[in-house]
Amino acid sequence: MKPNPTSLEPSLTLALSGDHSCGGNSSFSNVRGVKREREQVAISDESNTSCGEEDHDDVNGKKKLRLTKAQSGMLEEAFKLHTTLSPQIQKQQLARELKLRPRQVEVWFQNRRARTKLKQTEVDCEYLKKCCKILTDENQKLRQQVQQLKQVHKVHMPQPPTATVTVCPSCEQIGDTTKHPFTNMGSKPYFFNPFTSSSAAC
DNA sequence: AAAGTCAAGCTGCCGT
DNA sequence: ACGGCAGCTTGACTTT
Repeated sequence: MKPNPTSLEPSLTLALSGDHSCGGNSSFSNVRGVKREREQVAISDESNTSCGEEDHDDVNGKKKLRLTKAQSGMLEEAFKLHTTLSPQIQKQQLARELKLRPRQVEVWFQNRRARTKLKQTEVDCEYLKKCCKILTDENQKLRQQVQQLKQVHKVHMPQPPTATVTVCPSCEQIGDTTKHPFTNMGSKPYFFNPFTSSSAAC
């Protein structure tokens, strides 16, 4: 785990969400901080709903924020309709309805998208595992079939008097002992490998 | 106590 | 320059 350089500053990491909207913590040093700080001011100007809200159980300077079931439910409903908060109005409106800060709504959507993506990745992974197993089984069956066919071929087809006549399995041409590369395969058994099917071609 | 969950912070990238 | 987002991380809180 890579250490976060900014985590060395307690004023940043221990900054409470409630503190921001109440104008308590203004120690942001980067552009983003300025941006957010502006947002907080705007909200506290707009309404003082954030301060002293029951969601922000600000005990002993430790943050504790858990969205209520109602809030989560409404956010889920909004997420079902749209996974992104395209218009600024939507964010503001949701925030007003849920008595949250717009930043909280924004963060909730970001985290929600991350969760969805993670879940989808897990689903995809499982699907690929199943595909892999099916293909492995099928490959095994095909190999067995090839072996069986070879056996049958050995029994019913007597060996030619001259062992120099060979047929390329790809182009079905009779091998030219001087030019055709297939003749270089010698007496090695021929296997069809779907992943390297070109290997035995002319 | 360890593992899991979740809100929120920071950084970097991209589009406008 | 600014806003939005993804990715990663942190820390409080909950569940096992």
